[in-house]
Amino acid sequence: MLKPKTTLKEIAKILGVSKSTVSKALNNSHEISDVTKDKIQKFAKEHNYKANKLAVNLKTGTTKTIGVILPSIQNFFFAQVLKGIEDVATADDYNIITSFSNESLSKEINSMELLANGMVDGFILAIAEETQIKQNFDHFSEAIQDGKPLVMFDRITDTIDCDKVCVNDIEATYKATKHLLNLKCKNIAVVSTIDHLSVGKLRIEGYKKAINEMFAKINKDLLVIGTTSNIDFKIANLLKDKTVDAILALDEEAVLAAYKASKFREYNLPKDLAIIGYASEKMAANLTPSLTTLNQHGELIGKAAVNLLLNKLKNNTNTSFEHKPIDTTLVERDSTKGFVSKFNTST
Amino acid sequence: MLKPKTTLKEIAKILGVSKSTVSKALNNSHEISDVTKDKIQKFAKEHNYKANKLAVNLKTGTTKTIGVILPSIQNFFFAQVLKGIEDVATADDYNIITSFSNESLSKEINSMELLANGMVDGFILAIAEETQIKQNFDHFSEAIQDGKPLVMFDRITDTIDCDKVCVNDIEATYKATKHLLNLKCKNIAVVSTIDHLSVGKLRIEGYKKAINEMFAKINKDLLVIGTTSNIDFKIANLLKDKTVDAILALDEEAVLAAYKASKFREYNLPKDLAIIGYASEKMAANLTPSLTTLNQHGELIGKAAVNLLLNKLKNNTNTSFEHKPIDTTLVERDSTKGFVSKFNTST
DNA sequence: TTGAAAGCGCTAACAT
DNA sequence: ATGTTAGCGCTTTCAA
Repeated sequence: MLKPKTTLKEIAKILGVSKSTVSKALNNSHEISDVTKDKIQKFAKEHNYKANKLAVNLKTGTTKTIGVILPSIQNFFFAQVLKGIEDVATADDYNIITSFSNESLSKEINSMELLANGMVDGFILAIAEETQIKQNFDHFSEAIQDGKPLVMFDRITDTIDCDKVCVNDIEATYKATKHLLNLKCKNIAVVSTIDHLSVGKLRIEGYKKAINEMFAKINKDLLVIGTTSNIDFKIANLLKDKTVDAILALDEEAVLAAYKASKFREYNLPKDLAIIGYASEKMAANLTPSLTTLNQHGELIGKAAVNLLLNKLKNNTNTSFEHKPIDTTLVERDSTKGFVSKFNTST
Repeated sequence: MLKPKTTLKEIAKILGVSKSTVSKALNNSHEISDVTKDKIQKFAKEHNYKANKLAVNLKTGTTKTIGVILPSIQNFFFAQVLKGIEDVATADDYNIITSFSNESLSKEINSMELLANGMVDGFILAIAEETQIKQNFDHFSEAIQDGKPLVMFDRITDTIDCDKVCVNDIEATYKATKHLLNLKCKNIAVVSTIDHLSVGKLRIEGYKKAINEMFAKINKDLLVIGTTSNIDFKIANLLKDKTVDAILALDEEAVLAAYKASKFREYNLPKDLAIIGYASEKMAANLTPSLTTLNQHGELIGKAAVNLLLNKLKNNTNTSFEHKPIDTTLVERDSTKGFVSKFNTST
């Protein structure tokens, strides 16, 4: 528009030197004398010269930029992961470009294509919901084929051979369910709106594993799987006859629905019902009663993911893929603290 | 790494035509016969050819990409704005690259430099906290100088001449305070952890304006300005002698602190204290009691911002700058619904 | 309808 | 220590 950007060529002409001298001087090459370097660097600074990134990247074939593709921006967990990614990447002088798939396959493909052709050196991503449902992973293999290494986290697939960082989801809900069992809960329901996601399925498995260790069989009525629009109704139904004494909620939607329904059914929280769930720490702390959560340590996951990617980027002879698990922690709050089930016959 | 990307040149050689023919064919130029076009396009598809974005952008000098720089990812409002931006931009075939300043001046400068030199055609941003405190806006004027139009939203500054989209903050808190006044509240406190931000100051002004219309002077004790670390304590102190019958909380931190402190001081909510505040709709709906909020319509703000930017991008003779206000809506919930102040002497 | 050639802004191997 | 040159992958005049 206004003033066209200063270029190497212009500086060279004005200063009466060659383009390459300017380039080398600005990159602090030892080939250039200090006098010329000083002169050129000073001039560049004064004229606010900035190298054109496109040209540099095109020439060098590397961008020192990582593309991060997240399914959703309205999600505390992903935000935490991004924070972890940024911290490590920035420390290593890598830049981050973030793009959101909004849980849509076509937007995910789009984002990858936008970034794959020159903009980034590699990807870190969690698979979009629609992609997981349709099981269409071609864009991932293409990226890898094109020499862009890829690290998946949280929402992963076995179909693609690449580095992966994930939560040990089975272990997490197993631990949570055990915790409720230790509280002498007899009828532990599990509620979820994410059963179409890989993580959703794994979390159910952990629940089942713990229940199976205690009881002869799983009571199907205690498995409440719904969608954002019908979960409120389904949980209200579950709580109708007040036999349920604990709920394990597998996602934030389900958590909020559980609170709402228990209020609606006039459960007295936390006395009548213990709840453990997945939610942001902020939300968990401010619910009434505050919620005992499974903290996934998003930042750690992000950091682990970048480290795997940087490793591949810097050392591309490395062809083996890692599958790195990050443990989940149970953070106890009022929704379970000191809970005693009314069905507890022992004490 | 593995298979180097297919290039125009290769296709040309294999198909025995010239580079320019391939280029034109792939861009569906009318100069090329249908037969050759078909042949080339088919071949390109089969070999999964994707034009190198860097090269195209370098050559054409335009990227059809907008850089969005947000102060924080852990913020519902910004997430909403981003959603609005994406919707409109995508519909117009523009891509979005998002970067986060984490409220830091240096990261903001960094992000702009990363993107300014070739990666994007223009910017949409909200100014980082540190930038607003230090009042260092040189990177913004530089971007504009370099021909990258810029649209600011929410966190803006008068110092820079550019398109702006903002909430009418004074009007919003004026309206909220009036609402509390109409509920016959006598001692309305305002609590904030964002007084160093432009929006924080404006919100206080709206409060003062409404109070001044009703009372002779502002009671300084009712102005509680703090930081994330001390706001809990300050509000607890404010509520010590139970004279306060309403709180206007200017940000989500302040909202949560107000709830915590009122619980600590054994206020019976919502009977003893009316609260209006800024918070995500999700958080507001799930607090106990649910919170009456000032909804800023982030998506609308995002949409307005892109429209202004696209306008400049497509029509660069347009040199006048717009300052577009978006109204805030009061969404009434339990924290004020049916509230009657104990100081109400009329009924 | 097709192709040759220049050039976007930069880097780097190879002279000088 | 400095300059010449080629070329990254593409688009786009201009000529054929």
